Amino acid sequence: MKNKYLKSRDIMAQSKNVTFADIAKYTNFSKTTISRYFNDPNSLTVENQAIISDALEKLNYKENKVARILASGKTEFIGIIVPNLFLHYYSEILNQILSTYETFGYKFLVFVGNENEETERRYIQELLAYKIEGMIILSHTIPSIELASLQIPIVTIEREDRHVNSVNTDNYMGAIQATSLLARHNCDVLIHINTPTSEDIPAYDRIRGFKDFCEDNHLNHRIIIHEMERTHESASMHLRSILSELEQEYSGLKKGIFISNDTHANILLNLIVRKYGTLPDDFLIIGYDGSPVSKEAVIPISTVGQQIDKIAFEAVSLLVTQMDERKKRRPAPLREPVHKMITPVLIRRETTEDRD
Amino acid sequence: MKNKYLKSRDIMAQSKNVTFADIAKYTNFSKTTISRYFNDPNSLTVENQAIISDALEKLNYKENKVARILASGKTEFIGIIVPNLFLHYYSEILNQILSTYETFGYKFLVFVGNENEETERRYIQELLAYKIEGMIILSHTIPSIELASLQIPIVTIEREDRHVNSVNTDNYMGAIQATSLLARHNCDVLIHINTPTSEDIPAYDRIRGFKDFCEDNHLNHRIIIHEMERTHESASMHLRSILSELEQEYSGLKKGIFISNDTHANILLNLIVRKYGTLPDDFLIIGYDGSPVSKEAVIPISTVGQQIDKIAFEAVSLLVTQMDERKKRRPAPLREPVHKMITPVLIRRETTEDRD
DNA sequence: TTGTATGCGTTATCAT
DNA sequence: ATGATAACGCATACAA
Repeated sequence: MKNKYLKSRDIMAQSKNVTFADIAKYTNFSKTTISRYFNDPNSLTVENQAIISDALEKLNYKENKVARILASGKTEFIGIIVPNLFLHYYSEILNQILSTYETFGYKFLVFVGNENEETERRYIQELLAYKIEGMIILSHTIPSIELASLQIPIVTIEREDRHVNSVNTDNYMGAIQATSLLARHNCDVLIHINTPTSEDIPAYDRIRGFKDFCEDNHLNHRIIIHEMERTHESASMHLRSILSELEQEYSGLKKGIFISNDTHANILLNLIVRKYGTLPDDFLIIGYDGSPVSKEAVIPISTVGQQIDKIAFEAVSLLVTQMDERKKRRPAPLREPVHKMITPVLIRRETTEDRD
Repeated sequence: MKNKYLKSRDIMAQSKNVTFADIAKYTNFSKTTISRYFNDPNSLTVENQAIISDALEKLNYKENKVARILASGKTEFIGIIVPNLFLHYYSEILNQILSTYETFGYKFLVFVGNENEETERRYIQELLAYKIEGMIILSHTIPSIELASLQIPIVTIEREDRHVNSVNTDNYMGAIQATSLLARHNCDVLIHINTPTSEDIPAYDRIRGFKDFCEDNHLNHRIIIHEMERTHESASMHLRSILSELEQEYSGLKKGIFISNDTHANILLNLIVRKYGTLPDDFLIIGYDGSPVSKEAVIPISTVGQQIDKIAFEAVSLLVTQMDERKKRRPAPLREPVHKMITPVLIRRETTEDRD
């Protein structure tokens, strides 16, 4: 007996959806043939394709990918966990990742982590429950060894990545580019300002690169590692004291400052401009990231530009490779994690031009 | 005969998933009881709950929400189409929307529109294929009448919204706040700078509010509508010429400038500071949005702060209400679109303080 | 409180 | 080239 039970869903507003069964009945084909129309149209005669095509129009068929997922096991979902979106770097990465839909067709389920391990674990479980095929992790909260244990393709971006695949900017090269630019301007002292950074995250190479370059070239240099917290106010406060210390210590000397991100570079620049009405000749500043603030600053700031579009594309691309591999009958999983490097691009603006 | 067919999926890497059937066999309950454990645990005895709970552990069960969706018809998916993520306003809105997961439990499928109608229609079809329960649209591309025809709960944010529900900032009030602040400082002339804006989008009320306030209070004023394009360079160029015109036209007069967004306010400010080394007393500037650039500018910029967290929360909340309504046996769909207003907050900073 | 039967809408397998 | 039928893993109406 058909429709012995009446499900509450059937009497809901959206009425009943048109399914393959309806199309089949209407066209006198089987459901299988309708399915073939979508997945292997060439196996049908052209006439029959036309018949089905018409029926779809007539009945106003809407595809249901949920059913397809259940039957095929392929969700075409990628999960993303991003630490936040107020830093331009992350929102732009997300932007570029989402844009790869046009290339790869994967859909993205996005979560914003909140620095809390348990919360992010819940997010991951939720993502797994939706049968995502792979994950891109930008959040730093969960150690890569734990991520690796999830047994699902994973790519991380600019975070600790010992046990998982990753795509990172070549931070070392970026630091070299920045430092050598300052050196070419014959600064009397090179200064690197950064926040406390764990040695196992890629950004630590910015410190390493600066140090190596200065030492290799016997340049007078100084590394200032200082906590800044996350607010503009506290960063501003800390940079103010760093600035006054620099002015005392290196009075009259030409100071080349490589500071670890554009936001902080902008704050430092503003402190100086507020004090002198301009950027004095004995200050050269270069930031890192190539974010809009560097261009929009009162004096456009030189910076090491991350190629975010490439980073994002490589990340998705690397993930897709693994996900494809997994769909083969005899998958050959990667034995060693792959770590891709994207070279940054030096962007020269006014803060490193000689103004005398 | 069991397992008459062997599906290729079963021999894939992930081996076979543990299902309710396995749990049922292991515990000697029926699949229904296992299902109840998840959906209505109190209908089981505490002992049996424990038995099942143990079995889940032992067998390492992972829930499959795709199957649940197919059976229940509820995806808990909300689709989002955002125009871009390089404007801080949009990335912050997205951030806040995603954060409502903790409150409402809905997951988000996110697409970045690219101003192309056909593309965005494809995105919408894809979202519908995944059986999203509702949509939040920030993109301006598709007219609200077309959105309304989709027969799915929709909320838009700060865009043309005649035929759909929406949440917007009270732009009119924001303009009043900004203009009256300038007025209180006894400016000789009030100037509003904006870009060409369609009358049917909420932001047009910024112009209307400025105009009404000035006329009602018989204030000398001027509205400058000028194309700026999307790049920093072109906006900078256009604002430079606007600035020089203002300096000629209103030389010696105290100028109160209300400019339509913080990014442009910052550019204008920088042009002035580059010229004079500071912001002269006869310039007062107030922006709109309350984005980070207003705080991080060389001289912190007064602005009309959008309460993005509230906007996002109200949008999701309004959407959830509709989605819930739809799940009732006798849904009472809204007859008229609902338009919620969020009042902005005036943020006073240095650019509107008297400096003489 | 628990179980049985049926359905959700597609894809995969085998057969013709 | 097409069809019949069994999955996919879970939820729900109804019975007990």
